[in-house]
Amino acid sequence: MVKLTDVARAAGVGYGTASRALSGKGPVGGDARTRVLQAARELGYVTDGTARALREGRTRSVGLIVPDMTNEFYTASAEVLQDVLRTAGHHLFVATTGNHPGLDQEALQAMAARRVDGIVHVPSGPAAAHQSPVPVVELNRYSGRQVPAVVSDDINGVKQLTELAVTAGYTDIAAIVGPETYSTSRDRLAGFKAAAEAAGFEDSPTAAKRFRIISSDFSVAGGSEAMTTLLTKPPQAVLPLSSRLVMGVLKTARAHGIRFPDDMALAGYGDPDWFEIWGPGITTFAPPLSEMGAKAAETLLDLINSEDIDPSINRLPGTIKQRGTM
Amino acid sequence: MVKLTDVARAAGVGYGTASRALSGKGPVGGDARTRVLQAARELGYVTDGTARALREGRTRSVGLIVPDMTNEFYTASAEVLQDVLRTAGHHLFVATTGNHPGLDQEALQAMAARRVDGIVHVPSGPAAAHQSPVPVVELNRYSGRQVPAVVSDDINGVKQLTELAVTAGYTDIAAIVGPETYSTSRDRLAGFKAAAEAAGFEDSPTAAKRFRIISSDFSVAGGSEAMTTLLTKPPQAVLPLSSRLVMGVLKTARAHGIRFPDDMALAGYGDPDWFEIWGPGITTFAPPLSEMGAKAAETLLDLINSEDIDPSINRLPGTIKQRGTM
DNA sequence: CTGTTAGCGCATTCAG
DNA sequence: CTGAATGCGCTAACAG
Repeated sequence: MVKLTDVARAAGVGYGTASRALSGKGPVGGDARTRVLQAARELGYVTDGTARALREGRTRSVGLIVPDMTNEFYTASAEVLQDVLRTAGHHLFVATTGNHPGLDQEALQAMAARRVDGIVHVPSGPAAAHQSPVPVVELNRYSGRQVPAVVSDDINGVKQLTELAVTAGYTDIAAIVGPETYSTSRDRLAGFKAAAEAAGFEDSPTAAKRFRIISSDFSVAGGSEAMTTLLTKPPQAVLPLSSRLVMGVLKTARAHGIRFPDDMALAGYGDPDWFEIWGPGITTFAPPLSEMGAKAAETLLDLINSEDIDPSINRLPGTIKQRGTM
Repeated sequence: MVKLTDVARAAGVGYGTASRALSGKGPVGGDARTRVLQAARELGYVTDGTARALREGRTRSVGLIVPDMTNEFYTASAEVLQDVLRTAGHHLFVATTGNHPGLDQEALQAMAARRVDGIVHVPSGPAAAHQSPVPVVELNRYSGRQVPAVVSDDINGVKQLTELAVTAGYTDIAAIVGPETYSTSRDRLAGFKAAAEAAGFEDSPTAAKRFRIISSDFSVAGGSEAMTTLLTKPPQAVLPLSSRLVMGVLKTARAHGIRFPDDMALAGYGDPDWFEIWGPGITTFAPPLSEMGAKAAETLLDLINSEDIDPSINRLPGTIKQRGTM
């Protein structure tokens, strides 16, 4: 692979001159500069990033750790995050954990070993032993570490979603949430309870205005099971609070011949593109995934360039999309 | 950041000894080894990958270049690809091009600059100027470069899909395909025509058994427009040959109150999870995305470890999923 | 303005 | 079996 000395020799200049010409830093004679640039182009010279990184003490690359690359919930953020970072000259290492907490630390280590300048992390579990020698910004979920986090304002979002059900006059509402180990589950649950209780609903089967909460995992199968459980005494409205839970609920409903909104009202969470064309359209709370990705990227860049960390949680507002199911 | 000399000093051994102990290569006394390992753990030592890469001439990282991280069509492959590579000790650089051909070369360059050991590339356009000094495997699409490619056997897949329509007795069939610049478009079109013509269909509005082909881009909007065009003289069966085209077709159909399969039969391509629960279930050809990802990873690893390239196209068979729309 | 030089941290020779 | 020394390719500081 052609290196700097080759370019310098071809251009008939010294080693350092070639370096300065290529990087644009430091004084170089206009004549020498053009000769170097031309030689570099002709030889197909590409700076050796490993050597440069070693010398400069930074790699211009950042890590992204997500539970699952096939989940639109993460990739929608990742896409714009990647875009913002690339514009700033950084490239992206990606690792997935499959929500298996052990892999978080492993990925963090691997990224640190590659000396990324920073990491955007969707933690797959409680803070625990997550440690990183490089700056970290949490995305989507916050683990409790003293690092900045960029998340969706699920508390308000789900609150508004629940108010939709209340306003529509339903008096028997059920929510399906994920494991409490995730901040997302806790936030969504908090939003739901806040709205329900504010409207005079109680967590009791005998109350006139009542709500139920079913805990599940964030999977399609979990949603299916939860819905099956609910169907022993069908609520008037169901709120599966993740897009995969929605999918599970729809599967079970389909098997039982239940129609939305005729037999039951439904409001979901997230906004994969098919929500719009499923049946009458699925009413949902759409978190601001793109904005979250951009904000996470900007926060990380700030962190990399300034060192002063503001370990606060940045909650970005999403949007209610009212469609046919509620 | 703690380095090797620190560990060596803490362990009371020499520099080289520490290196050998950590890497496991070369002779080290059992006693010295344990002292080094313990010191490393206590100090939180993490090998500096940039220095190691410079010295060893490889980074143990590979690049993945895809058009779009939010498209399940790519991420489903990427997920398992990432898994296979990680098991082999490699990590993944990801860049997206947005199907903007200029970015392909830019991404290729950036990856080369970072000295990745190899690249998995979903080319976003014709071969053209794509050049890379490191081994490349193409995924999903092949550009014509002399590199190995791992793709879905769309020719046969779409052929079978078309035969489904023929067998069902439809005599007016329309296919919606993407731009001819993509090998995927050409393959799917070839499969469609092969099956249609073999069954005696003609590309003529007056033939008893007739087919139509509408060219579009691979977007939701493109599918919508194509469907609108078709509706001036509705076919008995429509085959939008990408999941985004399916989405577009469904949107237009919905606006026109068309029901599948009652008013028109539909068979699609790809298998995002919502295909199963949309209406009566969408009949489709599902490419083997996971297998493709795994195969691409293995092919690249072979390439990295052996140098002898076999620039052939590996077509992996997919599966027909017959559901309700046809 | 230009050429020369010293490390960045590591793996790996070569002496001991 | 161990410690010291070399150089991977580059940038930055220095001397000319």
